[in-house]
Amino acid sequence: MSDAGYDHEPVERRWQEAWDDADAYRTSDDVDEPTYVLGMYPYPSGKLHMGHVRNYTITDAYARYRRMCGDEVLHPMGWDAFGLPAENAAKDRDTNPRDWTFDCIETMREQMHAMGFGYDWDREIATCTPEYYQWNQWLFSRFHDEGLVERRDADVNWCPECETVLADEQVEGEAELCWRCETPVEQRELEQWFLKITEYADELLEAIDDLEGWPNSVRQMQRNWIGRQYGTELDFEIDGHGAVTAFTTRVDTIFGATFFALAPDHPISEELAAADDDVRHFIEHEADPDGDEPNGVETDLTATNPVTGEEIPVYVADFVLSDVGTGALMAVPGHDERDHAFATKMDEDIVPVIAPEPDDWDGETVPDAPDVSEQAFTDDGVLVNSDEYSGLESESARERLTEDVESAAHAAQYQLRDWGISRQRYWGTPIPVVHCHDDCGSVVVPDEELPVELPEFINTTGNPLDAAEEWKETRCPECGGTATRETDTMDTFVDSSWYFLRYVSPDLEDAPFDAERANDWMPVDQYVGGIEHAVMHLLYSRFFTKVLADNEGLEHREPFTNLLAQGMVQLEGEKMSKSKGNVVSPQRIVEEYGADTARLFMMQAAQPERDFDWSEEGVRSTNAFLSRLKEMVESYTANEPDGADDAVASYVESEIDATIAIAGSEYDDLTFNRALRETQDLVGTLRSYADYTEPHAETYERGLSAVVRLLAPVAPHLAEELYEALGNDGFVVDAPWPTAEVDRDYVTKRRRLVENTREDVRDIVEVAGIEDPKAIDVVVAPEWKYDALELAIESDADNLIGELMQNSHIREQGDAAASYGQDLQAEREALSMTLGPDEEFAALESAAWLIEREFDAPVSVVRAEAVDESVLKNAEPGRPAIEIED
RNA sequence: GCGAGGGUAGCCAAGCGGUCAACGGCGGCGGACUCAAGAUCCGCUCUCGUAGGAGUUCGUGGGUUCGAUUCCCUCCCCUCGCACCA
Repeated sequence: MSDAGYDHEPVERRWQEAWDDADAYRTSDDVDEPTYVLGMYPYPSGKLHMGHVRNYTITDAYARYRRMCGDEVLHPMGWDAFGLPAENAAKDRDTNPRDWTFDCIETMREQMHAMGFGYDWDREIATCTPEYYQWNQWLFSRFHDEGLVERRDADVNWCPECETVLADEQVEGEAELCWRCETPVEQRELEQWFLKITEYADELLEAIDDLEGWPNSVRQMQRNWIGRQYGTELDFEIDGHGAVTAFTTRVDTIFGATFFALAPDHPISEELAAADDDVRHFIEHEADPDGDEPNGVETDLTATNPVTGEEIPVYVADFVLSDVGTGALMAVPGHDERDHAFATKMDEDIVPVIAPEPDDWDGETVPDAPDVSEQAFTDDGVLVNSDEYSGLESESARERLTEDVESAAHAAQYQLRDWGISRQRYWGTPIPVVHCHDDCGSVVVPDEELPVELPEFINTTGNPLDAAEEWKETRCPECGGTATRETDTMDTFVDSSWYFLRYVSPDLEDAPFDAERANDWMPVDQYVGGIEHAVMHLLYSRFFTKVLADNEGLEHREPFTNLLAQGMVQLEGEKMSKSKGNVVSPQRIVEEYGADTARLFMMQAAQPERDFDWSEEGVRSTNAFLSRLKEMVESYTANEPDGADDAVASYVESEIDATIAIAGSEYDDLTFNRALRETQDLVGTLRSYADYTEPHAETYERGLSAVVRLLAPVAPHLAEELYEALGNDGFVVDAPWPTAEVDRDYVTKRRRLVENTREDVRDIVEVAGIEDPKAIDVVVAPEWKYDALELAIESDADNLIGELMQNSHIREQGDAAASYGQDLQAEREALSMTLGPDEEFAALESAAWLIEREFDAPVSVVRAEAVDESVLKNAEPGRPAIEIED
């Protein structure tokens, strides 16, 4: 046989056309509760890469599997079509983002088609069309109605290269680089539009616990990102400036607060800077919030500790961040490492007020204070030097103090910030707002004037919308006077926060989605995509879903029931990337080996969530596997065999059942690699069968038919071809998933028996140096041993042998019974039930051909009654005696 | 530093209380087929062993258990995420 491979091109083309002609992947609007399988829609960058291929092969295989199981399936595809690269590409190529984007979409759609992905293209969406983005605008308006939109000055991350604002999530690493172009990010203050995701922080956090179909890593990343912390807010009086609120998680340490610190951009700091040169100098020249060193400057002010009444110095310090807590903190150098470092530097007092709880603590005695001069003690413990609170544990002291101090209240802090959606770019959804030249301020464009369409692209350095003078000029919807359009567009994560709802009713003209159908069809049952979206996209989508549930009649509060974060496709352990030049082009693979090979190779290479290495060798062997399978089916149909329904056939029959049972449950778990391994093993069994003897046609065909259907989700084109060759009408896409009644426990035991027996024979032949076995007897243990085993497992008697001997049919065995009883006693705790004697006999009988074939000697499987005593002593349940004649 | 996930035979990689010396793949070795090579098929691949045996293994050191690769603790190392977070 050669490895030249089959001619995949006509096969794949033929079935792609057939599916198109039959509209095979259309999901009708009137189906009830389809299984919704979704891959994260791609940014149309030009060509599919291996990551896409893997992502969409996973969803496609799962969608096809569920469909064959009888589900209605919704499996749509669309385009995350807005975004900066299109703008850059348009400039480079002297075209415009729209044309460039649609070119890319066309190319990628064709590539997806060539991969054989079964999408309902009638539901295709592209976010850059007014038909789509008008609903971004409409939703913006609804969010606005609900008070979830805010315009405010904000310090923003500004990428000078992209000339745009970046979300915190789009700024990468310590060096703060732009996620797209890796330019160092700068800070700017701009008026920005925000969506108030923080209003949903608690629910977004708490509901994570119930997302059981999500990977823990993603759940944890979201928890960290939201970063809720409980503590206490309380006021420190600063003369001349009134009460200043500080947030602390350790109010129990308040007796140790020896100074107070303000962020450089805290309002009081800014006030001080106006009058105090030192402070101004510090803020303008020395403060370095990114540095490791805590820097600060002492002010003339003092703050009053609300508990002790003590006056403590006030600093302006750069390690205090205005967006953490309240931007003001009480510093407790004895119990906080950073405060400790700063106090040491500034020579402030360091007072211990918490002692480690002594091991034998009675709960009352006030322990000795620890030495904190060199190092802060940061754990909870027992309060010391704290007046009437001394002797309390940290936990209860926090409660008491929060209650006792007048200005104190429990408070929660979040790391999550409101979502700044403004982008100073062209290729995005225009924020539907006009700025009135009179007194109406910023006015949201009324629904009936939506969409606010993008004007023609203008090639300019800044924001092309700023340059679109005619477009900018408009009228105020409120007073009718002159007004200017908002020139910011929306972050593209707005588009992707609800696109999964649009697929439900992609052409709906009066709402973003059909609420009734969405309530039937949502949530997405299986969502698949890259781990890079663990926080942003997945958190924003959850946020949108909750807002829509609260205000637009959506009956689901979470968009994605099960989430799979697929692993990377690597080359020699490294992520494939254009910049490294280590990419394998899917196009080339499809041309050379075909889509089925590419898909099958990827799905069998590893579990979907794991990274794996691309291997040309692996691709070739996958291709060879498909070729051989094709030949097998063809030679079967060309010349139907005429073998008997004998023991060998029954072995094959039970292997078919086993494979079906295992592969099915592996498909359920999306562990395609295991399902496919089983399937390939069955192909091996079928081939051995046909090599060994003239197969029983019905059995052999059942096996081939099972293999074809088990492969159909992953290698759909060839599966169609072979399904047809086997004489079936209709598509394999619509074929019923094969079924078999076996339990995996039984299969495991049977396979283990057969495998162990074969290995034992090999061992004996090898160790005994038998050159050429003449005959092999495999002797099943006598029935009484199975009974004894069962008794031994059930019994809890101390004297097992005594118990066994109470059974006359065992006692009758005399020494043999005593001896086996001793064996059982020795392994008492580890015993487990094997197959019964008849099942073992049948299993061995049907597998005997494998041994015959291997050793080229006749094998007889015999029952215990047929042999004599001396042979039987080696036979046990699960382990037949073996006699080899040489 | 905090959090999550990992460390298994030459390599990749399953298993997650007992048929585990540990699935599977790659690489290597031997055999069949072939004039030969390739492909394919059948074995072997921790050590010792002339009838299925024995011994030492699953990052380190402890512990729980009749029994641990599997459970608990200590430490070391890797990967990812977050981090001057009050």
